[in-house]
Amino acid sequence: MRVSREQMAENRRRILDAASRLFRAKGFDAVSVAEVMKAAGLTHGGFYGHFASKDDLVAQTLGHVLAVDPGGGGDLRAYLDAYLSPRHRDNAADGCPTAGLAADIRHQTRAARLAMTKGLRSQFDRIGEALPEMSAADRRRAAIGSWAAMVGAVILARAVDDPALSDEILDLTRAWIDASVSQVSPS
Amino acid sequence: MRVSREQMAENRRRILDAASRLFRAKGFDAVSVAEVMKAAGLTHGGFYGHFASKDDLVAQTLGHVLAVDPGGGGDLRAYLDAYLSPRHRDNAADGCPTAGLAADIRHQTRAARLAMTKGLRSQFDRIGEALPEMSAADRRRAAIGSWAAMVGAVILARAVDDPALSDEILDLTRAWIDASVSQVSPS
DNA sequence: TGTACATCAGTGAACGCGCGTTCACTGATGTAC
DNA sequence: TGTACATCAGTGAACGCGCGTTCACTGATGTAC
Repeated sequence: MRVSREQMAENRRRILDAASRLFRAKGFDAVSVAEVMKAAGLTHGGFYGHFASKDDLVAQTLGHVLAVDPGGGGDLRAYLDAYLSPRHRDNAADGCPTAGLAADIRHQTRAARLAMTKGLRSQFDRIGEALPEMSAADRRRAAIGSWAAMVGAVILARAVDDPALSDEILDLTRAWIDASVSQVSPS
Repeated sequence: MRVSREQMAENRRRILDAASRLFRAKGFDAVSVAEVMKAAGLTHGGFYGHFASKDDLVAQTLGHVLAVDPGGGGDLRAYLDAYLSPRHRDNAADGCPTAGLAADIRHQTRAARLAMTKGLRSQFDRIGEALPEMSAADRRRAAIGSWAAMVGAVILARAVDDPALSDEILDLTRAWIDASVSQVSPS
């Protein structure tokens, strides 16, 4: 049953949204094409009318999800608090795609790595702009260092089996970044 | 053909060593049981004489590889240099199991997560001991923050497609940790 | 605007393949005498 | 110490299953007149 061009465009968007959530929750390998299509309200056979392959879906999903501004609007302290929170740790499906998928990217296609590279560049710039007054060199160093620590902390907090240790990783990493950033130019 | 008890113990060690390298290089899902056994010089049928399942192999491999002290011997500066180096980034098979596997752990069994939890606790203690003079609270905060940044930086450096950006992530994260650690008590 | 027909997005059965796992068998090891 | 036999680590063919992908078909959409 053919659908209208508008419906087809919306279906495509729904496939990407479903894939984005499922990939973040379970990882690229653990999610099947049929599972994505079912979550989008379609059957698996129609998949290849939208994408050339599962690898193509992975790359396009990354481009789709990394294009969205994560919000925070320049308030670094609030962004840190939300990012390094139990809520973010426990909701990978709705969470940061970098924390959920970056480690998997090195086993994916070049197109997927290119999408991640572009997303990371933007993120470094965004964090740099949200930083307090400091030199351009200090700003870039703090942006990259903070982002590495934030992504690493969420990954470690999700890997750990002990809730107390997991909370501690989030809390102390936040305090450490806080101290490191504000010492250059105290708020 | 039955083998001696010593030979069987060595075979088991070789399976764990092969699995450890292959998992770090390619991830848990992308490595098959047959591939591990072949790399250990055996055939796949013998696998279940050593392990109950592939999940069991994953958990035991983590226990095996995380029990090894990564070296560095208390010299944090040298450890940082080696850890955040292109050589480490480009050799995941021989590299840090946390950087290579931590993000995958959350999709594995409880036994695997327990092994990673234990490994992380040791690592936090080791880094804490290598830190310069500071209070116990500052020491723990710096150990956890530094480790999150180190693991995050290697993961991001491996995900990125542009060698210049990848090098920059390693270099600036190292400089950032360096500044953050030595400011509390300059060397 | 209304009609007739070509187009093509989506359906669901089917395919080939690689995976984890099982099992009958082999032959060297370990042991009882 | 030497011999006869039971044990069992490793072999390789075979299994069932889920995956990515293909394809003949359907029927609503879009278009030509």
